[in-house]
Order: sequence, then structure tokens, then C-alpha cells
Amino acid sequence: MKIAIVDDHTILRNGLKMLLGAMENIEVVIEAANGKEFIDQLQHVEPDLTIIDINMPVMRGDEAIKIAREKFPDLKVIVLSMNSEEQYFKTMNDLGVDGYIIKESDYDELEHAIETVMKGGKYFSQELLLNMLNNRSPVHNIELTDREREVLMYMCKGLSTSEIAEKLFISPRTVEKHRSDLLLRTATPNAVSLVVFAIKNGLVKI
Amino acid sequence: MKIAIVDDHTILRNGLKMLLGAMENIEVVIEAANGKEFIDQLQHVEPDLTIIDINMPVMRGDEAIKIAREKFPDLKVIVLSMNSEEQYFKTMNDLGVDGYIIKESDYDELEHAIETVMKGGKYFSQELLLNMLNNRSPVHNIELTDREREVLMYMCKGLSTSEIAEKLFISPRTVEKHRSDLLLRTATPNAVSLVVFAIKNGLVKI
DNA sequence: AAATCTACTAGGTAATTCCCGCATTTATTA
DNA sequence: TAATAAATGCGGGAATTACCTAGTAGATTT
Repeated sequence: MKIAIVDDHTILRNGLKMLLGAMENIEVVIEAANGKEFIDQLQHVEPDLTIIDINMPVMRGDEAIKIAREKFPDLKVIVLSMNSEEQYFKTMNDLGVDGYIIKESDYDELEHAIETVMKGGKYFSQELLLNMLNNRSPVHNIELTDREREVLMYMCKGLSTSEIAEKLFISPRTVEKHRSDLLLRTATPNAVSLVVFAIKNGLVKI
Repeated sequence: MKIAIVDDHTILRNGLKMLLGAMENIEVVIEAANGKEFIDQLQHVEPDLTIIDINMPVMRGDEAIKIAREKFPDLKVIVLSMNSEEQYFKTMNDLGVDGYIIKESDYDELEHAIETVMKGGKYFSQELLLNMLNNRSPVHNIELTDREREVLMYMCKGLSTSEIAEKLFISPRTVEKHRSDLLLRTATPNAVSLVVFAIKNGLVKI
């Protein structure tokens, strides 16, 4: 079985490769530090399974999965999330990945996930499923308008309402409206938690 | 040589243990998912070297290093930072760690760092030193008081001033003062950028 | 022992910013 | 064309911030 490892933590990659090497019938054919490196290497070799992180520089994991699936629809994908609270629902529903394990997972869980997925099944970490049940991440596909995303980005840069208004050539009142709508959409009580939410869920990159 | 591994990413720990196992004269005697687990295990065994992450739940790496050093002043410490932009200066100056490698480091660099540190030397990732030279993290020792850190943490959770006041059993005015001082200390213009700054620099864990 | 420093506490006042509801215009979709 | 969504704008009330003063407790220095 040919496996690709895509993660920006080099030591994690090294260790993962060694862990996988201890398993039967497994060969690591691709090692990439981000989505782009992974896509590039797909021109030379076709893996059966990809173990991939989401938050990576240059090209994120979710983007890479989309592109890779266009070329190889049968490619199995296990997301190895290094952040505790990602957009689980988005990843699982939109991308249709085969498995999702989190940073608290251990070697045995990884092995079990690989086996299950290669047999055509799905594997999701128990902690992840519990989080879903507890409604801790009921992020029903938060879609922002372009303008809202723009305002959110400037907020994260620390700009005040009036400064954002100047940047976008609109009235401060309008910026306030966008801010207000952002709070509604994300169900957050104030600007600070909005920004924390946005960072946690990868709506913006800091 | 007895080594402790302290990191909340279980798979990373597993892989690291295997990597270290491939080295000569090395035995992993402690595996811990956070600072507290590490400190607890120190009662039964004394490692020569600790490879430790900073951002961890329950007890952070820097706190654990301080406590461990009180008990074992000769303990060597290599920080393995999984976040790109930590408080380098704080860690290196205040804690006096022996080495600092980052997530982009690979197996060879890790091996070299361990060798160097065990010989009594210091090892810091090149990328880290370059960042310092480029002044990309000129965070001149941002020290927060306990109270300020507490307020900051609640801010990141989205609590308002009055809610924080209730939590801490102090006047909202006092919370306002702490907020104001936090802005001063971090040289940020408003609460949003304060929180973004805190997340970037690992002052708080989200 | 006295002086100094720091952290924590809290209040006053004014300016600013933020949050919310309502209304209008523009763009997109059905 | 009608309906829907997005972007824009305004006013009122709430919250935050700026810039002050100031007392208390504990640690450190002189």
C-alpha cells in the first residue's frame, strides 16, 4: 500500500514515516510539507492513501484534497488534525474524507484508522464524534460574504471600525453593520470572541 | 542517556520515541502529554534531558521547566516548538534552556541538537536565529502579571468586562484597568489586536 | 528600620468605539 | 418581474478606552 504524508511539522513526518514503516505492506511514497508540494509530487506517483494535516502554509490541506480528488477520485484520505478545534463538519461533509484523527490519537488508533479506511470504511476519532454530539462545534457551514471576510481580516489586523471604513472607502456605519452581521453569523457575543472563533476555525490565517 | 518527551501531540510523541530509539545510548524514560504529567513522573525517575513543547493544556512547558529545574538544576532542556511564533526571547533568556528547535526541524537537526546539548553546549535552530536577526519577533520580554494573564484568558473566551469581574470577584473598574494595562504592555491599539497578539505569541492557548 | 518598587485594587470624567434595530439601494437569482 | 440576498447608512444606548488619582499589601533595597 502506497501512502503519502503531508504535514508541515518535519519531525512529525519523520516519526510518522518510521511508525508506518513498522506496519505490514506499507510504503511511504510521498512526503510533503504542504498541499502544494503534495500536488506536485502526484505527477510522479499515485498513492493509495494520504495522511494529511489541514492547517499548513502555502496550500492548506483541504484545498489540496479537493485538487487531488479531481485527479484520483479513489484516493483515500485521512485527516490528521494538529489543531484541537477545526471545522470538522466542513471537512467531513464537503470534502468527504475517509477518516479524521486528532492530535491526541496514538499509534494504535492510527493503525486502526488506516486498516479501516483501506477496507473501504470510515474512521473518526472518538473525541471528535463526542465533540459533535456535545454540539461543541455546530458550525453549520459558516459562509461569509466577500465584504464580511474583508472586514474580518482587517479586524484581525487590529484596525478599528473607522480605519476599516477608510480602507474600504465606505461609511463607518456600514463597517459596524458588517461587524454586527459577523457576530450574528458566528453566534459570538463580541468582537474579541469573533476573532478567536475565526482563528480557531481557519476563517482567517494569522 | 535518559530522555523525557513532553508533548500533547500523541502521534508526535510516539514517532519521536521511535526516532530516539534508533539513536545510540538513548532511553526514553518519561512520556508525558503536558507539564503536569511530566512533573508528576519526575518523582520516580530523573532524566538527563527533556524534549518539551511550550503550548500544552493543563500545564504549559515553560512552567514545567521552571519547576523541574528547581528539583534538578542539571536537567538539560530542549524546547521543541510546534508553533511558528513563540516568545523566543522569554524562553531562551528567562528559562535558560539549552536548545530550541522548531517544527520545521528534521531528524538530523534533532540528533545534532541532542548531541550538542549533552556535551554541555547550546543548540538553536537556524530559522529561529534568523528570525531574531530579522527582528521578526522583537517581543522584548513581555511579562504579564498573574492577574493580567487571567483577565487575558477570559477575554479570549469572549467574556465581557463585567463577566470577568464576576468571575474574579473584583470590580469591573479593576478589570478595565487590567485590560488597559494589557494594551499598554503589548503595545496593541484595542482588545481585538491584543487577543490576536496573545494567540500569535503563545501568551494564551486557544 | 525606612524607603522604594510592584501588583492589585478602585474611582472620576470624557472621548471613543461597539452593538443593535431599522431603512434604503443595489445586485443576484428565480 | 418578483423575490431574495448583499451592501450601504443612521441613531440610540451600552461598553470600552484614555487619562487621571490613589490606597493597600508584599517584596526588595538602602
